[in-house]
Amino acid sequence: MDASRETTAERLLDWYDAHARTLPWRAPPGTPAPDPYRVWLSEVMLQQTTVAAVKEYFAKFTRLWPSVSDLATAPDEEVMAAWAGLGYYARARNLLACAREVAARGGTFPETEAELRTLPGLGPYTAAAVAAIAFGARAVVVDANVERVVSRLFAIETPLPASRPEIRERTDDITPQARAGDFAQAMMDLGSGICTVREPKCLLCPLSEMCAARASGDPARLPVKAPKKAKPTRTGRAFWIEARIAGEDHVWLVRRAGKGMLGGMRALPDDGWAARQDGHGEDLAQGPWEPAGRVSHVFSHFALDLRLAIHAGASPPEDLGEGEWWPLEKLDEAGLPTLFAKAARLALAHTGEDA
DNA sequence: CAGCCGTGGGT
DNA sequence: TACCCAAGGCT
Repeated sequence: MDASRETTAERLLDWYDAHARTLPWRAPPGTPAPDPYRVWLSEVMLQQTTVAAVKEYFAKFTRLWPSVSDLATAPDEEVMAAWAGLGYYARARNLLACAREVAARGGTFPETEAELRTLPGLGPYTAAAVAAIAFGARAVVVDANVERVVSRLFAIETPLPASRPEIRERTDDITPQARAGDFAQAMMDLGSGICTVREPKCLLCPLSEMCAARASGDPARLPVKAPKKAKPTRTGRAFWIEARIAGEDHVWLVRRAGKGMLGGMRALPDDGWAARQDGHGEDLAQGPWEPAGRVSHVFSHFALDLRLAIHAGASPPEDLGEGEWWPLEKLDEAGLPTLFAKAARLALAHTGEDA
């Protein structure tokens, strides 16, 4: 057959058959589809998150909760703690809500893209990906990799995000009827390893002959993106309060509100930096406080300069409100998000407990 | 529709 | 170093 007459999908799938990445949640090309639970779990974890970061969490979740019904019956705090460090914690809240909806209908995921789309945490991308990868549906899967590859293939000059409708159209055009799941994963592998943001490896690309951006000589120029906003810096305070209870050292932890920054996660008490421009500076309880240094942390839309105060009184305050005394010995099991894990390391180094 | 929502790795 | 960005979803 004349190779020049092969479709984009045929070339890409041939390349995928030879070069597909081996991933814990993926079935090799040509083998039966993996458990929908594992496909769904991995896709949610992979939202805006790198493969390298997800691997460890995927292994932990599937070990702790081998099926969607197992996950559905897990306590909220255990799941949130297991997600700690992976970021975008609304995903974990939606993950549990979704697992419980699926468990309520017998532990079976719906198989159509439209039905999947109604589940919490499944947007246009994830619903299409699960339908195609787990159930073999012909769905049009568009993620950031596909946006980049398609923008270059067709030399789409319109900047993102305005170009999304056109990208979706073009992706629909080249998505095959059969093996749409492999096609989607092939596009992601291509975008991840070949058609990269900077210095794409066009010499290794199976689609280089049909790539308009390649022909233009400067494929890395695409996709054009709208300029992004500058990140402000906020300041805030967090509080480290220890007490010796039953012969063991404990620290006072709180549970953050169910929505907003780090929603639903265990945390150190703080002065409200998340809710406004800066923290209000107030202490949650009677001092005296000893400064223990600062933690710099960058979130998605602002940077935080957090000062840590250690309670220096002989005995802990009595008006602490809602929270729990957490044993220092098990601090790594508390499920603190990264900001507060950093603050805890600072406190322990300062008090000479450990590092 | 644009802002909110984490984190770590690459350059 | 500072910046870019990743298998997005929700409001």
